[in-house]
Amino acid sequence: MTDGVVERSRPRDRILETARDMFHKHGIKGVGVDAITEAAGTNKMTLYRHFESKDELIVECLRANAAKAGAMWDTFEAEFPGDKLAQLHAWVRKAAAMLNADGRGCDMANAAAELTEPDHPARLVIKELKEAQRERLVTLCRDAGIGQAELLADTLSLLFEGARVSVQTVGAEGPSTQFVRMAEGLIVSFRGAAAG
Amino acid sequence: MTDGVVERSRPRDRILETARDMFHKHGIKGVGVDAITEAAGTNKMTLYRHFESKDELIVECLRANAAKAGAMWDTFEAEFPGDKLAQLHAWVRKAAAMLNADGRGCDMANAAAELTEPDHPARLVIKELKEAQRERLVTLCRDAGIGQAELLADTLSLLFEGARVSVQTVGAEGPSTQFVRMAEGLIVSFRGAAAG
DNA sequence: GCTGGAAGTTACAGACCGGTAACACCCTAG
DNA sequence: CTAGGGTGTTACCGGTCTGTAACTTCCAGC
Repeated sequence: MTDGVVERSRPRDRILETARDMFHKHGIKGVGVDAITEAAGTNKMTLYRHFESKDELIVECLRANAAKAGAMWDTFEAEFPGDKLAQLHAWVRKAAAMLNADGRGCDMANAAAELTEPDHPARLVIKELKEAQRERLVTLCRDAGIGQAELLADTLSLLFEGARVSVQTVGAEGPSTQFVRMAEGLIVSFRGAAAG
Repeated sequence: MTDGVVERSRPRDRILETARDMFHKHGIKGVGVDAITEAAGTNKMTLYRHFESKDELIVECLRANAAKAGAMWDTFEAEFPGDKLAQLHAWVRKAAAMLNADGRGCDMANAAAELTEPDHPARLVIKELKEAQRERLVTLCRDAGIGQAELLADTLSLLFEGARVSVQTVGAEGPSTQFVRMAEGLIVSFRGAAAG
């Protein structure tokens, strides 16, 4: 019952939630729609009444993931209202926590690795959502008073992304253990530099 | 004929080379053994005479990739004999070049994203090979006279890994464009720090 | 209680998957 | 020339995949 999620809610929600969970754990091509609907306590016909294809289901799952990630940013603002630097450090801590959460990397990155057709609908939303995330991090860095906000945001972002794949390949005891130290060091270093 | 590689050589070599190319382009689960053998100008029976299963073929492809990557390091030594710092900068340039080579990330990272079974044979060799690569970069940093060699090597490694997935998700015009600047800045910064 | 729509059930289509069996072929070593 | 191993060919197995059709069952709103 590892892939449970059979709470009584509307079938569409159950399918979406179950699919998110199973795609995350087993990969997109590693899960069939039959397995999803069975784990969601429903059946294939119901899935195809709510989603016109597996591809559309994939896209909806990615959007749901992004929505959840977006909510995370709001918790930073709620926790440290107005203090953008504290929010940036909260982001670092949250990122580190995600590294130890499980051995699976970013769902969008994994999806991009699996769905190689250049015009696959999922690729569009992956790019869109990743760019939105970057924009948020850049804004946070800028509002925290950091000079080269874009460069810091991109560096942190690449470090985090790299740490996630590192966890996936060599495990949580590899280079990713140093992520917090790297990130904090970068923030200090960028704060020290003259604002450009 | 994009997946050609039908030069006349021994079938096993053709299969291995073709499989490497197709796994890289289309992902592991996105390519069937029939497609591989057809592109390699042979047939399924011959494949199964040389590889006991698709999984073993995958493992051999990963090992072949690692061997090619290993040869890359030798070119650094050949190009800048004894000058470890120059070799480190050569690594940075080579890494940057790989970012622009194509939109696909690291084959091992992609394989790890696709093959989610925790005891899949490929996962063992991925971990083994990634750890070997890390060891080489650490050694290079150390021999270049850098104090915190492990930390620099891990940081560079995470940055590079992150840049590869960034290319795969948002494209080559995203944060990965700053990779060289980030890496060079880090090297300078670590060289400036007191040796520990 | 009736009705209408959502959800469940069963069966199926058509394609593809990894892997195997049986047999014909070719080409080189002796 | 001949023997034998590597290779090619065809057909097949059992399973899984996405997606659909036809039908039944359930349940909430009236």
